[in-house]
Amino acid sequence: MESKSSSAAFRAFCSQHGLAATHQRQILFEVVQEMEGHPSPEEIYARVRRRIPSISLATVYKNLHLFVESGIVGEVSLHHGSLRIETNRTAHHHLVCRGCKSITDLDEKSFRLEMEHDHISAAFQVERYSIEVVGLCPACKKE
Amino acid sequence: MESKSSSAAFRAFCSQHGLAATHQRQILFEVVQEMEGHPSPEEIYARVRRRIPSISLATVYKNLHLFVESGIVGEVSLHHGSLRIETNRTAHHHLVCRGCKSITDLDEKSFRLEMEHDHISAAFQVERYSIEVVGLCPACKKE
DNA sequence: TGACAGACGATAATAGTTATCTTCTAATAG
DNA sequence: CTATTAGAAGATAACTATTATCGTCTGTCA
Ligand SMILES: [Mn+2]
Ligand SMILES: [Mn+2]
Ligand SMILES: [Zn+2]
Ligand SMILES: [Zn+2]
Repeated sequence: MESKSSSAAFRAFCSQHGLAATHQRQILFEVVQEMEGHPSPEEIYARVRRRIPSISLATVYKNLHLFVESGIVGEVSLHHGSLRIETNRTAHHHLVCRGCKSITDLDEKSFRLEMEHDHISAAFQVERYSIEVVGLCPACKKE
Repeated sequence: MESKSSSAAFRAFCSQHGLAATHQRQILFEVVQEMEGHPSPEEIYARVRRRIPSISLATVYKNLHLFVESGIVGEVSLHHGSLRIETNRTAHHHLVCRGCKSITDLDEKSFRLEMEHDHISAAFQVERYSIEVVGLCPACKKE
């Protein structure tokens, strides 16, 4: 029944997004949901291969993108593909478009942040914090 | 005199960090400081090449890393090399070590954030925000 | 004015990701 | 229960980003 409800959730997900309910897709769906932390595509691929040794890495990437688009999984900060240098050395934050990945500076004074340091291990040496406001820019909104 | 003071700043920077004051390093130093926004290494390389056509991309990368380490430039969110999937769908934030790049979840309730939406163009459709607390984990602190 | 550590350039190697193309299969109309 | 077909999977080539290697060169300092 665990597998039954999980399978039902998967089928619901697929029909909502107009996707075929394939075996590979289902295993990936299950594996991603049972993994903890912030795995890379390679790590997910390694796990899925234990259940479908013949699966292709490309299939994993393609479906992860679909899952991210559908919101069933997220992305730990937006992946820009390459290193981005910050030349503005004043304290500030960012507005990031998840469509075109454009980055806009936001003045620090637009935010008032209170942090309860108690929740962060005293052994961790905090140097700074940054806030990313994520969404869609005007151009990407009308895709 | 502009070049003189900038050159003095560069020399001070190099001696503080035990680096040789080379021509390539100086041009890169200047170019990075006059660029705006959040350029990629390739974009910086293109700019530096206008002044030193023979410079190598590897030199640009090596020096950008040195500049980031020294804090003279920053990084727009930490670069993890690959996409990282977020499997935790509850609202939360992250503690990130700039040494080993480990990512730890932080409960949303550890923060109280007030945003002045007025400062964000109404045309930008905000979907979520995430806070990254950056620093050094215990293991990396004693490098 | 050397000696030499460290910097540079060229380029090979590796990692991450995407594109292409062929084969296969889930969905579904008959 | 077939036959049809759009979309999915697999194999793999291609590409982009980044790092490593290594021979040569040069800034630094005695
Ligand atoms: Mn910025
Ligand atoms: Mn997380
Ligand atoms: Zn956009
Ligand atoms: Zn660390």
